[in-house]
Amino acid sequence: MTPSSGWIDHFPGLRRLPGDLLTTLENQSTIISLPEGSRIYGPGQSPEAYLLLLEGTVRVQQVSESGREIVLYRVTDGESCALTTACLMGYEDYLAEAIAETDVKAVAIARAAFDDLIARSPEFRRFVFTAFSTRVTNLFRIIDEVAFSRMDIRLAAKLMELSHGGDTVAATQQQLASELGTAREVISRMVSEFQRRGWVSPTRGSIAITDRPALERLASS
Amino acid sequence: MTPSSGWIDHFPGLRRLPGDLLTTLENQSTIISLPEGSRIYGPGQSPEAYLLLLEGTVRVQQVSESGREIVLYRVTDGESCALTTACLMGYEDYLAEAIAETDVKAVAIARAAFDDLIARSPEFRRFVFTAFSTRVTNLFRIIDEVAFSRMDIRLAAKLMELSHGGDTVAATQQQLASELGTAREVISRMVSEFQRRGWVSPTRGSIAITDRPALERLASS
DNA sequence: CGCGCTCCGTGACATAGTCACATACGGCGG
DNA sequence: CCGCCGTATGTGACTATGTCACGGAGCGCG
Repeated sequence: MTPSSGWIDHFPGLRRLPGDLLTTLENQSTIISLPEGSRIYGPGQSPEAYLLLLEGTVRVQQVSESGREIVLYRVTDGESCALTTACLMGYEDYLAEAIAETDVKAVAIARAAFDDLIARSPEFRRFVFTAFSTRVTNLFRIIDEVAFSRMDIRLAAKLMELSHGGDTVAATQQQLASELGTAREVISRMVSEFQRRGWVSPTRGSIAITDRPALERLASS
Repeated sequence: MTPSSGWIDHFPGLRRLPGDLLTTLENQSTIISLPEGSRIYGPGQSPEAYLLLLEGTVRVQQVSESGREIVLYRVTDGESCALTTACLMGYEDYLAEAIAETDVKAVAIARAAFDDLIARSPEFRRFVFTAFSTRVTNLFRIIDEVAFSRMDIRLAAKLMELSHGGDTVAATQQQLASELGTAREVISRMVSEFQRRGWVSPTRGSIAITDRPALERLASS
């Protein structure tokens, strides 16, 4: 049964699993596809499987009562929904929601199989805990930024992050506001200011970066 | 070897461990005492054991570059340093620091023993993951509050929390500011306003609560 | 071309954070 | 009891951010 076995290679942390566990993993998991925009988990929508992303990205965000949003983290190919899994194992309700940002292909490991793997493999434990650790560290960083950092600095950093090294960011100002947990108007004013300084050149629905070094400098100050 | 075995009773989640694992747990763990004010973990001070609190409380907080602080959560007796452990297992550096708020007595389980217990006991896994889950859910709530909630509401809620049902909160305004990740001046003005409304009666270093229902109402609005 | 839907810009105001400094309280040595 | 000193608190002025209520601009489509 090796036709489906290719996916393990997407996860360096899993390559060192002993052979019998690899077999178990492949037998006990299924590959699923989700269309862009689908809601994978959400409040009252308890996760039933541990997901490992093969393709696409998943955005995990929180929506406040007033309707404002903030992005907590993204899961991309080669990563796992570790925090979701914690809540899965802990049987606690999830306050955040996970949305497929693109079409997504993922490996789903059912709860029982996940538990079994945790029990049997130190490597798998290491894999899961490392993922967990990374996310939590990141959450700490977000709390720090939201509480103490200036919004212009956060916006500059977010533009750098979302540009992936390219020269445009395809996002509306409302989307940028949701990324940072602020209001659209705030983004509007800051983008204007960045434009006045010649750092960006905004168009409807996207922002072209015209002075990356300046933005980098602001982002890291 | 039952003289030290009493501590298990502090942790309902561990009572259902099979007998042989209880023995392992007791043999592989040590009970430690820490004086008030000690720093248990911190940046660059990687945790080396999984801690279960028997007595006292530990405050986990983050300090920003500018020196401002925010409290992330507290660990009290009967709870575990679950997130710390995630970072312990994941070998990631910790950005936050953990401070003993009172004298603390705790059970320390070394990394290897922790891993062994995770492997051998579904009950222990459940215990650990539930603790994770609770903390992470709480972190999500903090992000939501810091990003979207009004400071007066957060202060009222914090006063309720810190009063533990009593009628005074023994904390300086600077300490309250650190709890909420804001500046002392902001607390000063809000306390004045609460006083003007007859809700509290502040004195140097502590705040007496004179209208709990009013504060509760504000906190939950 | 005109309609309708998003997206964006902006003024006026409210809330929160920063900075600089004044004042008040409480312990302690004289 | 007095004066000193360190800590805690109060306050004004200003900046930064969030809220509300608009208006207008871009774009697809009949």
